[in-house]
Amino acid sequence: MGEIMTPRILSGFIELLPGAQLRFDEMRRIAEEVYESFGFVPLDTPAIELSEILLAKGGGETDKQMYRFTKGENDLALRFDLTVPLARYVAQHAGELSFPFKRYHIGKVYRGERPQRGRFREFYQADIDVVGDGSLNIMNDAEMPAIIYKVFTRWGITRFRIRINNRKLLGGFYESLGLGSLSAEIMRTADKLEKIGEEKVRAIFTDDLGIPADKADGILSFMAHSGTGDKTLAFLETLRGSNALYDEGLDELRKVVEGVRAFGVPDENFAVDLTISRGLDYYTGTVYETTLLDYPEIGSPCSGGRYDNLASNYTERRLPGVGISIGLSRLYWALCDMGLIDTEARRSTADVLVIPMTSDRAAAIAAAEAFRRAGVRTQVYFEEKKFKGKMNYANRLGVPFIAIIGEDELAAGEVSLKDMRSGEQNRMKPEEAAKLAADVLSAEKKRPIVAEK
RNA sequence: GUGGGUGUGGCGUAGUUGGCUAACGCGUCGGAUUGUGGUUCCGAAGACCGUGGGUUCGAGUCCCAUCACCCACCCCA
Repeated sequence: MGEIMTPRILSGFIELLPGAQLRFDEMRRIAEEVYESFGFVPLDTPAIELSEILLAKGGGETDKQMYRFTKGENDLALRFDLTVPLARYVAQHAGELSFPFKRYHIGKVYRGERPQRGRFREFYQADIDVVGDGSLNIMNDAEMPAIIYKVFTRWGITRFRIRINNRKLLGGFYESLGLGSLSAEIMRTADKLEKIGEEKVRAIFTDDLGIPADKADGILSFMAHSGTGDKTLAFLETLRGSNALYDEGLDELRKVVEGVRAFGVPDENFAVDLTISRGLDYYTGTVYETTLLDYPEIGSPCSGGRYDNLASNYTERRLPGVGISIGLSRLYWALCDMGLIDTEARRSTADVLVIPMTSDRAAAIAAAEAFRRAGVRTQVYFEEKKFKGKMNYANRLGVPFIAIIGEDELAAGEVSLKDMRSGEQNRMKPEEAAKLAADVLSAEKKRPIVAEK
């Protein structure tokens, strides 16, 4: 035998213990259900692709943070996000897909950056995108927040706000100030407003970007009009006519706000925020960011936007799209860190643990099958342990029921079904026990995964 | 990539101005009259104090190097 080495995983990577993994997977499953309820189809693409494909966009940061390696002659890389693979996929299969193409993709992505608290090198994103052929109706932009609203509330999160903005509106506004060439820098700086404060942002505007003081103040007071839909829209209307791009952006933003409301998202869960712009990359219209109201420090757990031409690197076809991505791993991590997720209660999928007290195992196996036929997830305890050890195991797993089969039960062809929470215990036929357990379990209200305080 | 901090059993910590067999909690395992639990009590296993070198009669405690991890910046989920 070789020498024993310390078991460990790479920094920035995570794995969960059973209780935590179960909660994570429940969150994932809910996201999938909601996504599918809006007609999105699942997609799974390779984690590894040719570097050439994944780097087609050619961006500084992406280049630096991409996990890249060679295998034989091939220059390969791990996907950095799920959007670029989608672009490739849509371009490659455009002839076989029906547009608008709605797909969701929950998968791991990889970023070789320095790990930090709540930031990982391998993490899950839960993306949805709608891709059109030639054009894509603006109502799709309004549907995105509605979907996110449903996912979050079904998880048990209600104290959040989806913030919406439009880059045409911003770009047009800066153009009207004669600052069109600085548009990208201004957006990037304004994005930090919440984090570093108005003073510093103003200083960067005037000192670093050379923007005249009056215009810097103009930008800041413009952005200060962020807020609930109607008020902000009313303000934005006062600037209509100053710039064609601005007007176009305003029209879009208005339709999105009205649409989001039509989808039933409450006013407290969304707002127009004129500071957000979402990095520099492909977004060209609507942009989204989400804030957990009680924990703004964790950043946006869900963001996205509209892009005019998703797959321009891979096809001549013009494929506009809109999408949004939940940073599932980081959000989950943050919720656990804040103590909002109980990772201890259930550490098994089993609803029933069958405990044979005699050497007979056949009756236990048969009883377990009876439970399973009733749709109850069931495990048989096969090990030779004292009763206390068996009970302990049941407790540790957090199973709601145990079914004991001792000599008496065996002779009578029955089991003793015990509700571990109430302590109540009754002897009956396995089929009856299965039905009883199934009834109790299905009557129980599903508790949300996240318990907000 | 740039700057700062930390490094003691599986986890969280204690370890006085360097001094005898490195302590504690949690967890793990075993036991407390052989079919009823998460409590309590008792007991056990488990660390060459990240690694290498140096100073010293003597270092977990000082110095250097190295590695790892953490935090901030960058960027973002």
